[in-house]
Amino acid sequence: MFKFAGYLESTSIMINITFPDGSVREFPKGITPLEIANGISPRLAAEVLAASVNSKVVEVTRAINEDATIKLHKWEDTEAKSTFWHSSSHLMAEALELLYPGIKFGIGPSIETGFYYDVDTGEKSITEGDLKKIEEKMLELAREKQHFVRKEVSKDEAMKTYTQKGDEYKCELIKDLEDGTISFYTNGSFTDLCRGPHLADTSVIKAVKLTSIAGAYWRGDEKNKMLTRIYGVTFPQKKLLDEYLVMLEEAKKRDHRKLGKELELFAFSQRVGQGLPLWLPKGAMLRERLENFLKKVQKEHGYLPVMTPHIGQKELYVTSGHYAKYGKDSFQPIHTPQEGEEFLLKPMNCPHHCEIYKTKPRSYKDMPLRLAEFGTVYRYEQSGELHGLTRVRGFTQDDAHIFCRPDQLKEEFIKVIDIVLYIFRTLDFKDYTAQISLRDPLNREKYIGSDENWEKAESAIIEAAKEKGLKTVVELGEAAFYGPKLDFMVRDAIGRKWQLGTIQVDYNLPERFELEYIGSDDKKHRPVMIHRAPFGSMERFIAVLIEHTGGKFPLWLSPEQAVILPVSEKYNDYAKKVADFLNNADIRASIDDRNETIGKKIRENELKRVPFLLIVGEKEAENGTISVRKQGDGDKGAMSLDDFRQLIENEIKRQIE
RNA sequence: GCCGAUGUAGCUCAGUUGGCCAGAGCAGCUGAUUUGUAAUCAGCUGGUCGGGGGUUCGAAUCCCUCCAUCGGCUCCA
Repeated sequence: MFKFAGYLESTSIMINITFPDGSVREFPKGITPLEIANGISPRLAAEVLAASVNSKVVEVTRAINEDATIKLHKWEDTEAKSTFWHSSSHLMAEALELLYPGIKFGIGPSIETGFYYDVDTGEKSITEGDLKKIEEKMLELAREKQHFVRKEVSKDEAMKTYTQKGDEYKCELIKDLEDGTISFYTNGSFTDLCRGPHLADTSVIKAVKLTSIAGAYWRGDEKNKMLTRIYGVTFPQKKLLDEYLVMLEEAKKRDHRKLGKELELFAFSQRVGQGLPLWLPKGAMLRERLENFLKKVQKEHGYLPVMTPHIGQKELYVTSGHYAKYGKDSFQPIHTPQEGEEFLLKPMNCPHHCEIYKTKPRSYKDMPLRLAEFGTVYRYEQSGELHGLTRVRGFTQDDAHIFCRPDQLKEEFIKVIDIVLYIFRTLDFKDYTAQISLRDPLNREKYIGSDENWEKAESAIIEAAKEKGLKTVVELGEAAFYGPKLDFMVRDAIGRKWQLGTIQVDYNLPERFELEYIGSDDKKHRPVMIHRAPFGSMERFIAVLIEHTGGKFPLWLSPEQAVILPVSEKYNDYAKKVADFLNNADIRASIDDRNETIGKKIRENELKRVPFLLIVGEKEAENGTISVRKQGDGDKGAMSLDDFRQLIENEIKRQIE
């Protein structure tokens, strides 16, 4: 039961608090979430880190002065974590100010995992070697049980404080704030401009790890000064930190750059150039299978294959508008012996496909026209942005352009969504986000095309996504410069988000290329164009697939489906017979006939993630069988060749519907 | 491109108060062994210590510069 006798005596005004289960209780006005928690159980009170009052996250010590709904947040809730980490950034700031007097502060928010603070250290610099010292200071301060004290201040007062302190970054932030909404929070000796909320005090912060240090432009603008960003993460128990660090280590083992090398899928060469992947035989086979898989799906969906060259005249991209937008930041034009000729490495396939559209007059009956090409493109990405296979300078898009009538747009768009979802389902990608990328409403000059067309395109995407029941997030300012997009984002091993599939509506290129079709009214009309790439690019898709599977690809994709291991050289002949049988049955199998012990051959082929190891020795040769060992699953016993072929076929059938 | 860190054999890594011809394991090669479900043994080969420049009697080690990689930032048609 609740015991609030003290409050009942001191005030006669009561308020109604509604709990998440719908129950309503009366409390004295001015009660805090912490007191409410304590009334339920002291143990709960000890674990509550933040509270949502009327859906707004506040500190547990904030008085509630009116009827409200309440939800108490423990560590498991994201609201608690963000409060915890945000408070930790203040704690780090305090430590920094003590260790580096005169340091200036930018912003210090919580992020998905942990927090950071951007600081200007002036003449001095902070390096990775200093992080340990800062961590220790933070823990020392945390143990002081510093309370986070909120103070509302006027804009003038806030400005005065930071002008005196000489912190121009905070002054700049205050300039953009509205008077009456400004608050300071103080913990220990450190006071920060902050909206809150925070923990009640610092004592719950038991484990600290400053994870990295990096440069970051002030306010995210390349033209501004670069501040030092210190990333960290904190936990209420040491054990949680240890678990987190172990998880990070595990994730690093799945890094596609590491596995790509170990499994001999792809490589890079300084001499070839950075960001230009070299596909090794096993990687090429894997990629070829994926391409064939999609080609089959596309054929079923009425796509027509086309092929276009790797370069195009500069004029082509001037027409498309890409040259004006990206020309200077691209690979520069190729000049030929003939004067005045300029060619660009193609940075996208659409202009070429537009020219294919134009090769003959089109009728409304021909629509939609779906032109597909695995088109290799080259983009001069800035050197610091290159990253394994996920961000490269030469890559192959599983590209297609759908030219359709305006009345077909939504239906076509939905059909593309179906293809993307089919691929994700087949490859077991469950954790993806569908992101609708629209224009930045404040910055419309970044985009080309009429408002009318943009609105049509944006609503077509929103409606199509809704009709497919996709759970979407809308991002303003993420659209391409010629049109809005629906992007499918998937995470890599350590949680970084990458765009894979993309579907884009474009009214622009049809205009620039003056594409037309003759309608049923015998008049000329302009088609709409859909750009789409369900994988995104072969490179990035395979990178994410590697991390997703940890290199254990589904059987149908595995470069090597089975390796035959003769127990000794005496059984090489039988192994050869087995290999012939399997290869005739379209099963990718090879023989490991090295002069090594069977144990070693098993170990190495397991590490290569071969799905099936087939051990053959005296028994098998006599009975015409194989001993099957499934990757990660140990010995499955002897089996006839035919049964094994059936097993593989069934497994593949199960994987590709 | 910007900030910071890193770069030693095919791979993973030792080697810093600057000092004998730069080491190990794995891989590779040669030989022995003919193996029954996650590493058989022995020998050998292999490195302009990322490239270039400098300081020094002497540089993997110190300094400068370029390149690449990694973590971020910015960017991503």
